[in-house]
Parts: sequence; structure tokens; C-alpha cells
Amino acid sequence: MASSSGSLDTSANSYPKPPPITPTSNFSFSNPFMSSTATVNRGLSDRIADRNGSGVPKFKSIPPPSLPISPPAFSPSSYFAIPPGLSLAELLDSPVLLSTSNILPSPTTGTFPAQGFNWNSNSNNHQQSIKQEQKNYYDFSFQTQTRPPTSSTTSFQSQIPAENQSWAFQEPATKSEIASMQSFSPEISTIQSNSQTNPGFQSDCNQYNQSSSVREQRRSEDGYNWRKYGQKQVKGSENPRSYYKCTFPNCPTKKKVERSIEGQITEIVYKGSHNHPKPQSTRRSSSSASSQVIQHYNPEIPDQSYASHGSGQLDSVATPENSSISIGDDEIDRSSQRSRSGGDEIDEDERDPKRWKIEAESEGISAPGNRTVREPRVVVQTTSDIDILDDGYRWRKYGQKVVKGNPNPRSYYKCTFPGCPVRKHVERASHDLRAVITTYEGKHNHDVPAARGSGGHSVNRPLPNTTTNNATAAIRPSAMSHHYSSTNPIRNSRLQASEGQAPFTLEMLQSPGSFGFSGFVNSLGSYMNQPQLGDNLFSSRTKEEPRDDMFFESLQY
DNA sequence: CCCCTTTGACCTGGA
DNA sequence: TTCCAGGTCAAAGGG
Repeated sequence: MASSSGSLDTSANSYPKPPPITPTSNFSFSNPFMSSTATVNRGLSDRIADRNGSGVPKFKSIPPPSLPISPPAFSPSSYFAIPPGLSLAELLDSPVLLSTSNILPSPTTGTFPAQGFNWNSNSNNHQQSIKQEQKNYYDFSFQTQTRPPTSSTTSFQSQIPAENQSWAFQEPATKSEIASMQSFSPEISTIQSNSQTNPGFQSDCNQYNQSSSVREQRRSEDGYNWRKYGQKQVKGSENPRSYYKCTFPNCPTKKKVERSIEGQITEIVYKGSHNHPKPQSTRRSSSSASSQVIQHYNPEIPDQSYASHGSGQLDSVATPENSSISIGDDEIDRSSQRSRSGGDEIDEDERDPKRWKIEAESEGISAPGNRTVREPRVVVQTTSDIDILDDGYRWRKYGQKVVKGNPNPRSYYKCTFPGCPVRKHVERASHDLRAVITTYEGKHNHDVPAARGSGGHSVNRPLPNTTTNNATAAIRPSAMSHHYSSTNPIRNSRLQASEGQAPFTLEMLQSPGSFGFSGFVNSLGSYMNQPQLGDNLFSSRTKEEPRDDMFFESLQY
């Protein structure tokens, strides 16, 4: 840890290991992101508030690429809140992440659906891939719902992070299914790592069995094995950033994970693509760090940057094809960070990790989509405005806009719960469509709504809390950082609690700059690129806690 | 004994 | 050219 930031005194100890899931925390589990845990320390929230300066939530505060997970890229709250029924898949599907129309590769894995996805493929292909992926997601999601969480932690199961669920989903009999699921994963994977707590999920999936339990443990939610090679306090962020390398021989993939003091993953950024299939252990290990549910999305990087979001739970299989490519985790991180830092557009810029982005580009990592597919696609939104997004909360879309620096539209959502001030916006990274940046603002002042139809899977959802960390969310791959901005300090505490659960933020997208944010956003449906409205418009409002409706109107939505 | 995490120092690159 | 921040290395320690 660089002493530099010394701010986190405790950081090292605390965050590295996700807090064990405690029964009490179930809730929290469910909402990895923020919610639950009461135990959470308020400190974060306060800190966050401090950062933000006054605690004013800023959507962008966390640059997506933020993934911002930092506080979570996804709003912790939302993710945590994920209703039991929601699966990661759903999350992914969530308007934010996936619009029905658009399927993006999972941010984390960057992989597309089962069929090998050729990142390089042209846009058309890309779209197809996306579609497939979407299917996968759907399937995935469905499964999740139907299947009971297998996680070892029975008590938690319901709450089990999406990842777990995801995994559970993966149980699908056919490999193809699995693959598809995995493909998702990058993001998910990241997420999973967080949620990893459940060992059991992957068991079926292993292509490569790593016999040693040890290794399994190493496995992160994304299903890959990672070795931590560094940790550092990043300027402007309270959250320490951990650096991981894929342990597979010669695999260049790296990821950066930011965790809140509490241990929640706020942002995950992937860099590079795996040049090997995802090892599948019999069980998913909870990896060391992540055991919790967090799910941020991180998009990783350039390539992939995805930010995982909350529950993601899908792992991706990382086949090379799918493999996650990594995505620009950095972005995610950055995004998150950025988001934290600040705000608005800046976040985006900030997030991008300089290097990662650069590297990614230079490396030519094929980000799924990212570079190749840059043009924002118009997506016909099929989903209803009010829908349960990944996080399990219900959201009403109240606006959409194209923000500076990213051709992809950013959808704006507001929690439909009466009196709940939480808002979030989702967008795909410009560079990497796979990466989605989700920024949460405010904490949920209510529990996660019962899942629709689902039986109860609880996906890991970020806690609904309000905390918003703008930053994090990123999981931006570039993650995606989520940006959470929370307005309520008090609630923030929850976020913290769910360390394990990192919020997934869709933010995956991380660096705004580098990756585009937009990604999943498209899915939402918005989908039409609207002419950019003044950026200012948005930002200013966010800072002020804009009135959604008004904002929305202004957007011409 | 092995593996992983921690952590301070060093390196790299952008401003 | 210098400063600063991020990223990486690698020794030390723990499980």
C-alpha cells in the first residue's frame, strides 16, 4: 500500500478479506452492495460524503471507468437491494446493463455468448454476439430464479450474491449453456469473485479441474485464478486498489479491484484477455478477497473493461473466446474512482487508468466490442420503464442523454419506491460497449422489493443502500466504476457492510474516457442516441439532486 | 513447505 | 526536467 494515501489506515487489513457473511448479514448478502449490513461502518459513508464534499451525490463522481464501484459503482444500494428473485442475469439484463435489445458481452469477461465471440468481429457480428449473449443472459436469469441457490452458506443462499446464483445457473446441463453463461461473465466473474462465498456453484462447470482446493480458493468470482501482486491506495479514493494477475501461465490478464474499507468491492477493472479457458473448479471458490457478493461490474478495460455490478454473478467462462477478455478493469476502477472524485464528466476522464487504457489499446486487446464497436447503437427498448434492474429495486426511467465524451446514451433511472431518493444512471463505455457504468446516487430507504416472480433467489445485490459511491461503480471495466454517490451518510453504512458484496455496478465501464460508458445502457433501451444535451445539464442537476421528472423532460425523453 | 497476501520500494509515464 | 500518481516488484510473514 502506498503509504501515500495513508488515509486508509486500516485498509489493508480490513478490506482484503471480505467480511464473512454472517447470518445477520443476510440481508446484506443479498445486497452485496451496500445494503445490508448494518455493521457497515458509517465511516465510509461519511468519508464518502467528505470526499464528495458535502456528500452530495454525484453521479459521475465515480468515473466509470469507472467503475466506481467504489462506492460502488453500482449503487450499492441498488445492488444490494436486489430482490431475492433477481438473478445476475436479470441484472445484466436490466435495462441498464442489458437491454433486451442489446446484449453486451459481459463486462467482466467480456465474453459473449457461448459461441466464441470474436471481438474483432465487425459490428454486425458484434451485435449478433450480443444477441446471443442476451439470450444467454436471459436463460441465465431464468435459471437462476428457478434454481435455489446452492451456496454452501445455506442461510445466505437467498441472499447469496448473484454470483452464486449465477453459478447455480450455470449448472445447466449442457456445456453450451454453461459456456454461454460464462461468456457473460467477465463482469460477472468479477462479481462473482466478490460473491464467491459459495463454493459450490461451479462444480459442474469445471472444464479444467483444478484439483487443489487451494486453487479453488484462489478463484475469484469470475472463475479465474488470480494472484494478488500489489495493493495501493489510490489518490482521491479511500478505497485501496488491489492488483491481480491471472495465475494461468502466460496469461496476461490482470485486474484491479477496489474495495471499500468495509471490504466491498467497489470497482473492478480487467485488463487484457485471458488466453485460456476459464478453469473450472469444482467449486467456486470464494476467493480470498472477494467472497462477498459484491458485485460490481467492472468493465474492464479496454478490452473489457467491465465493471461488474452487482450481482453479477455470472461467471464467465472464460474461454478464450469468451474469455473475458478482460476488460479494462482499470477503467472500472478508475471509473469508480473518478466517480468518486468527482464528478461529472470528470469522472469519466479520471477513471481511465492511464496505463490500462493505454495499454489495452496498444495491446489491441480485443475488447469485446469495445473498440470495434464504437458507434452507439440505437436500441429499441423493450423493457418497461419500470423494471427491476439488476439490483433488485424497481426503477423508473426518467431520462436519457448523451453525455460528453461518450456517444452512448446514459439512461437515467429513479427508484420507484415512494419517497426513495435513489437514482442511478447507466451507460456503456464508449470504448467498450461491454462495459457498463452504473452510478448510484443516494441510498434506498427501504428494503429491496420482493422479486417478481422469482423464487427467491436472491441475487447478490448490492445493498440498496443509498450510499452512493459514485466512484465505484465502475466496475468499469474500465471499469466500471460504480459511482455511487450516496446522499445519506447513515445509509451508507450499509454499503460498507456489504463488503463482500461489492456492489456491482454496472459501471463497468470504466473509464469513461477510455471505455465508453455507454454500454449496457443501451440495453435499457433508450436507445436512441439523443443529441447531446448539454452535459452541464446533467451534471448540474445531479449535484443538486435534480428533479427527475424535470430532468427527464429536459431530456426530451 | 507451499502458496498467498501484505507492503514498502522502485519503476514508468503523464502533466 | 521535475513532480506526482499509478503500477509492479519482491521480500517478509502468515495460514
